[in-house]
Amino acid sequence: MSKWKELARPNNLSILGLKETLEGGQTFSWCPTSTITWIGCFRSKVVELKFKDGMLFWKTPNSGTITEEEIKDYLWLDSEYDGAVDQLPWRSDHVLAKCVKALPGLTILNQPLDEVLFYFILSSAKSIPQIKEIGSLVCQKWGKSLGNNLWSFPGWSKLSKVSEDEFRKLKLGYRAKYIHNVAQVVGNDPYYFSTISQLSYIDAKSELIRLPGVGPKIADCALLFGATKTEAFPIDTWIAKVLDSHYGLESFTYSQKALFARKHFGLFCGLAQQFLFSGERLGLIKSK
DNA sequence: CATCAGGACACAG
DNA sequence: CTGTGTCCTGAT
Repeated sequence: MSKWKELARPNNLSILGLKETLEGGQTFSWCPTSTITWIGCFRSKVVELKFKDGMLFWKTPNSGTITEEEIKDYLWLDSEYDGAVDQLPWRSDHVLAKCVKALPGLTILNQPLDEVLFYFILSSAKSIPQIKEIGSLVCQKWGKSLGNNLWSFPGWSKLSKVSEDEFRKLKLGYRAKYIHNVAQVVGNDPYYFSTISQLSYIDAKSELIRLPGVGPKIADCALLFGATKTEAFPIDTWIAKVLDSHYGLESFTYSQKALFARKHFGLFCGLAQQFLFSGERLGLIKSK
């Protein structure tokens, strides 16, 4: 049994911020194992995290090859994060300020793009537990077991050999066709995702939207959570509600809201989105 | 038993 | 380019 290792953190982190980062809907690969510990995986590696006495600890259950640097990169635990938070307009925006204050250390994870795209295609009209469930069914069937009741994402190449009907049997519903068709496009292109990641936000988004089942919202989620494009501002029904009630955008169309968000929240608007999303989800900001 | 989700798409205006 | 009905499935 390996021992917990301390993960250096330059500033304050909170249990709620960490919890929301891991359970708040940007990743579906983590499970709480107690009130202060989580187990999850990324890039086919299993990691456990523990938050105690203001410090973050980590370990790998089955002597994995993961390094501290990889975990810090994944969790966005560096000084750039503090600068990003500081650049958000919390000084003049009381709604955002309330969320930022209540959720110290809430970050945007740096996840693998292929896996993020997969999960967010599944996310359409589904709740977080449902997305976890159907995603896990696919990983259990075509991914490899990582122990601890976790399975790796099989990869699009493997999924390209699976029929739409087999996905439907795993309760994907109309998303089965999307997954199957996307797999036909990207499954045999080993450079698809690395190419997307290198494009500008605008170019990457218009490229992703060409995929069946990928609209502006899912493309933004993929780019924000899977390609570190913090200019992405996913607008789902929750965020739309926040913009309506707290920013007076009831009469705005979808694209007008998107424009407003980028202008108001700035270069790191994706991070602002995550704060507002969690704040709304947790009832930290009361709706009118 | 009917309605509606953390969306996209096809089709109409 | 903006506004609706439909698509699977499960929760309410």
